Amino acid sequence: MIPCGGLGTLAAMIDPKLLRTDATAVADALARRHFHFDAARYEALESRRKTIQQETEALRQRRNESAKAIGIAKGKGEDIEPLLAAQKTAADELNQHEVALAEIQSELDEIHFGLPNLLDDDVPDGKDEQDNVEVRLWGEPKVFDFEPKDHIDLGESLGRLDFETASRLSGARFAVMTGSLATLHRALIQFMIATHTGAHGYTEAYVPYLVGPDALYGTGQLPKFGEDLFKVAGDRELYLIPTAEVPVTNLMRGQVLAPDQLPLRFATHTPCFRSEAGSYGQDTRGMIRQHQFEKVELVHVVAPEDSSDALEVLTGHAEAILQALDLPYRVVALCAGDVGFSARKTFDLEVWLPGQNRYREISSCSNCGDFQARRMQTRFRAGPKEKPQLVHTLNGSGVAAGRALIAVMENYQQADGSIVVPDVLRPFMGGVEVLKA
RNA sequence: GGAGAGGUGCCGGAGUGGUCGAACGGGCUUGACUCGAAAUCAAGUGUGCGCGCAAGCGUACCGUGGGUUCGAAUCCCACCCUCUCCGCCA
Repeated sequence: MIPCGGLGTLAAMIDPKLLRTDATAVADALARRHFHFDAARYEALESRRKTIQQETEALRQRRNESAKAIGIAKGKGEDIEPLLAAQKTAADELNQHEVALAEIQSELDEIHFGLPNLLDDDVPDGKDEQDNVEVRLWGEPKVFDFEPKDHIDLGESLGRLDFETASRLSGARFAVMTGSLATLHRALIQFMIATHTGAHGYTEAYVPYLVGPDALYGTGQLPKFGEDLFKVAGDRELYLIPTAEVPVTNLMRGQVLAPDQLPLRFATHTPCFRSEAGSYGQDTRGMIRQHQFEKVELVHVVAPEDSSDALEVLTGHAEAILQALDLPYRVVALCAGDVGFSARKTFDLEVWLPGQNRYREISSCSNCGDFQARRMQTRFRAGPKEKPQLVHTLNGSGVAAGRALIAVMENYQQADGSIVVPDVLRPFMGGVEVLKA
């Protein structure tokens, strides 16, 4: 049984009305993602559900009426034995229907929770990363008059980055940083939070790093992507957050917001924990892909008509960080096959890494539309007489701190292996202006 | 971790097996009164799902999940959360 957090019996992700009225259209739309949705099977299940539900409700109606009659008869002191006998058989029939209904409902829920979000019309077609479309380019890769090193060589020769010790403590995909490099890492986080809460007007949020399954269903990590998560041992079902998107977006779970509360904008720094199952052999060297990394996450909760603009604004806020750090980057629009499960449209920011001689993802900004809101039952009421309607949610990294650190190291390196601290980070560096061995 | 109390609608707060989606009070909305406001009076005021053009009707929901019963907000079990006291602790 899929938990819905007591927020309704039929929490789907795509609009269930659309599914019921036009499953074929949904199947066609999802085909762009190269996702196969068996509309015929769904429609068969759905029509069975409808029949059984109507029968069940009719039986319940009779049961309720009879039970009431029994109560009245008893109150008058009449003999209720014959009534009870009839009720008993009716109850058995009802029970059978309820079991059948629950079965079909859970079968439908499984389908519902497995469907990815519908894409925005302007998401480019394509199969994978190769087909993503560059939207704009900022800055130019710096030309070095020496052979630039990668962050691993730089960090290790500075004596402040240590993968060996980390692996003794925790195995592969962890890092230890010490001294000025650890400070530089923290300075990046401080700078990002300060910028977003200051110039960009975000509210800073501090949130739990361990969350229960309902939160993960809400944002879409569960039920399909459980293998990417670290589940902690203990008597409660808790997971380490893979991104602050999970606790922050779920802040409004189950709420009906007033229109003057929107838009909500949160900036949150948290560590993120990812099992990286299925990425064996990828980025095994260095800090690019770690089980634990720090990230500043931006979350918007907006009225439906505002979400398209909000995605542009949100992406711009992430870009502002890279611009302030003077790091060359490009913005790419993810193609249909590469957009994540919960998103309807996504821009990735890719920063230039001289050590790898290419652009690498440092931020991912997504408009999830009403997809997460429906799962979380987060709504707002446009007016006192209006019905509650689903909000739209957006999230984006603003930006990933670990990868930002790599980018700063590689872009600000000098011939002698030292690293110049970018101007905007100096207020957070306790006087250090250059990282030296 | 130990002991106790409790979780009901926007809020407060009744309700310990039957006609309870839920008394009463407050709030809010609308109407009446008023030049206007206050006060007063009257009506209305949850969400999901199903059927229906609609009005409406039905069904589910009283922390969550199970169970008992012809019938559960009310009884039983488990879990979660809140509060008070003790212990411990950043």
